[in-house]
Amino acid sequence: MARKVLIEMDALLDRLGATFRDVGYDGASLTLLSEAAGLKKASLYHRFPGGKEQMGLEVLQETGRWLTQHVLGPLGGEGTPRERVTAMTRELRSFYQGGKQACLLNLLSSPISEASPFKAAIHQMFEAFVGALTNVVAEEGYAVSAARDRAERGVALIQGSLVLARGLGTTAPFRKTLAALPDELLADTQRARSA
Amino acid sequence: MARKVLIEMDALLDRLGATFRDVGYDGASLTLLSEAAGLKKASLYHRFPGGKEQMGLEVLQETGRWLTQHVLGPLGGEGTPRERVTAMTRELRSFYQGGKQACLLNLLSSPISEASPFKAAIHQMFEAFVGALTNVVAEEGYAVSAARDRAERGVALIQGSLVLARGLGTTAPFRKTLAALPDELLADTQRARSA
DNA sequence: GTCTATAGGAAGATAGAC
DNA sequence: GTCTATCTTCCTATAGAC
Repeated sequence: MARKVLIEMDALLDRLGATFRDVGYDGASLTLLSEAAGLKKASLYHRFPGGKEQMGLEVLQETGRWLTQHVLGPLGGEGTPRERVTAMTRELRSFYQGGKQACLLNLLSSPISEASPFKAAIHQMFEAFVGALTNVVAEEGYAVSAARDRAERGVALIQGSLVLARGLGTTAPFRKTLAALPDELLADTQRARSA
Repeated sequence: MARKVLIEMDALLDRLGATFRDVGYDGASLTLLSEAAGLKKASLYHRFPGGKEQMGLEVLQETGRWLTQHVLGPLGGEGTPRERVTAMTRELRSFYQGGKQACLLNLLSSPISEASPFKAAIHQMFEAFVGALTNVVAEEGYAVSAARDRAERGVALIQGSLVLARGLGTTAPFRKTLAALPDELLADTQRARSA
């Protein structure tokens, strides 16, 4: 039945994605991916004739669907801007396992080569994320250009705190960043209060 | 003469480091490193008997020396806190080529494995950077814990804006972040003004 | 659709001449 | 100290049985 195949593909992409996030794209050998998937190499090639590159692309697409459903959707949904941003931070916290998990968009963009097959997809996802945040911030009354700056800063804080968390060996920076994110994005008194 | 050897080692580490930053640690094959260095593989192994891992470690140490000299030094030097932070942003802008160059500390910490030979060095450098920023912010009158939070946010903004810049394909986020960094770290009215 | 077995090549690393 | 030539291992990818 078609449904069974779809479900298995979801689980498969989850496991492959986890491997990419753990060891990076270059570090993810077919042997590692095969073990994580619970399928032999030849079976992986049956599912992904394009090999490792296709696995990376489909994992990226799956991440895009997750982003749309769990982040972009709620951000454009019901509730006040602050409620929606707070709901988003909960999704991000669980997605990145509280900061233990690296971001695929960071890992896959490391080889920044102009010819990278991932470049377009990564660009699109960052743009969509920044765009959705811009809209929420603008709803709070900020001019669009100021809202866009805040949105970019918010995404940079998320990505950077994940990097810093790995570097310092503690998830605290990521968790603090998520907690502060609603104020970072929406408040104009955040600085005075935290000082 | 000893001096000549030292100079050549500096240039060598620069070229190897540029390769690591361009394509990542895993992506940097001995062939690529050899071409970048202008030395055949066997000659690289003569200089670095520990192979690629030793190259990574020594490049990291060289980066640490650069950090100490160009960032930590000025941050603890003459002038007002704002002047020192601004001087630091100039160094970072040129070091990362305005945002075109990725950060070694991000790329080398991708395989976050507990056993990574780079983990300790990376941790040390992030800690030193955050510590120096904390001191400068504290000098401006903030409590140490608040200063530490701001310092961590500053480092996260730098790292995250580099990631975002690569993802969006424009250096604008990084340049904007550097321009805003003195206020991000030191001002308590930044939010109200930029809104 | 999954497997065993293997091809073909690139990876990291070394031996030994100069 | 640098080179050419080579070794071994691991990689991506495929062939073909079941």
